[in-house]
Amino acid sequence: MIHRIKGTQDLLPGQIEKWQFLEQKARDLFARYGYSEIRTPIFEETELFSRSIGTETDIVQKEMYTFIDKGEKSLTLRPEGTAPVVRACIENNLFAGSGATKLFYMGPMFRYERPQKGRFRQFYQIGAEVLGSDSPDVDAEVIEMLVQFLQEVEILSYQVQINSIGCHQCRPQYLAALREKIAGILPRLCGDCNRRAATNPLRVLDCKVEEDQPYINTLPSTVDSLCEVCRDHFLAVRKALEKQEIRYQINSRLVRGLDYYEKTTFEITSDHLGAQNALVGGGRYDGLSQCIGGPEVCGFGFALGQERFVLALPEKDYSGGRLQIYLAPLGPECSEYAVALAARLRRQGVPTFLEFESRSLKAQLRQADRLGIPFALIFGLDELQRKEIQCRNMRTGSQTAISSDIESLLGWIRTRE
RNA sequence: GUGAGCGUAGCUCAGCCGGCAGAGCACCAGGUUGUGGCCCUGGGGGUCGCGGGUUCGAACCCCGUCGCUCACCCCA
Repeated sequence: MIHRIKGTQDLLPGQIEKWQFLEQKARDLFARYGYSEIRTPIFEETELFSRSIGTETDIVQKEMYTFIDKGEKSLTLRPEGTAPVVRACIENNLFAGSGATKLFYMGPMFRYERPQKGRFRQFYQIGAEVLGSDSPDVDAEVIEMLVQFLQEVEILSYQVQINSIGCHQCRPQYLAALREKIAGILPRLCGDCNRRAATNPLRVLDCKVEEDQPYINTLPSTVDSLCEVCRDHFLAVRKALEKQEIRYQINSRLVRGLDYYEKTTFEITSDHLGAQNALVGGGRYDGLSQCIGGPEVCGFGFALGQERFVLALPEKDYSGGRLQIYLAPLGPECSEYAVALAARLRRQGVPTFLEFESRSLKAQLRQADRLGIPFALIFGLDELQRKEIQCRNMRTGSQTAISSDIESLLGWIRTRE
């Protein structure tokens, strides 16, 4: 037996409806905020990701699905969506028009990680990018849109966390100061912190070990170390959010795992997700375009994890497009008529179920009941001779004989919808 | 990469101290010649993850292995 690949999943009837629901709601939302869809390839040149995400990040170091194709090119299954979108914009010159370019995408991403709750090797993201504006209003509008989205899909328990990690001007200074301070308290910190101090000092701020906290609290925070431009930008974003009455927390420990972020970063988290508590993550990436060889173009974007939204969605019936009619022919002599009747009903737009195997009436009505189909049309040779159909309302159990011409049947169905 | 838990029917799981592989749900048939839901009776279904070891005898004990899940790490 050949099994599915670790960290992938088959989305089956019964659960797929939640995915479709999210995608439909997202499309509605994006349309209202002026976003157009973009679809980029599922693989790219490896260099696109190593240059944009950062060669020292976990994603590039150990999580990419990279392979050599028959042309001896190094290709990578996309681990995230922003770099490909920016690449496509540069390549197709989408910055040419006036104003900001607003794009959204949805589809699978790939990272080689150990799967756990809310984390997969193939996972689905819905994301959007706003390119060509450095206005703090962009940052605030995107966050406001996401809060609106959460309301529309009825995820009511979440926290918005924002931070500013500075820009290419002020971040190097901050990092140097941070490194120096960490070095001073290093012997007091846990093993993880000692490791992080070398690889990613920002991560030390994120330590959860109780005994470390008094020392970590003495470290300088990102928001207190911003240059004037970054500080003004951050204040403007906060002010815009407050005007929209969006509740947020400043989390100076919020550090994103991709190198291209500058200034604003944000996350929306939920506590119903297991250890992976981020529903959405995003931020500003003003240097990304240049970093992959494009013009100087500012950007702000986010990605949300569809699997995580599905976990956080309230339990209710997401199924749409229900079957309406169950055809119950009595005996194989009637099956040819049943096939023709099913075709006629379907052509009239009536969702109709017809079992392929010949079964007893009892079994057929039981099947109609299990499938939740509201009406059954029952006919044997007697009915066909009289040009009638027994029309049964499965909910009430009432049943009447109706002339078998299509108009009469449609009339009976429609008066009962 | 590290750690823990779990693999028995389509699904959820029980199976004691090693002694004939089970239940509920689902499915099929009958009870009712052509009428669902409730009820009753019956039926089909199993490589007990896989391989080895111990034993008269292993789903059960031991070793190995594969898979899944959760957590660390990191992230959406």
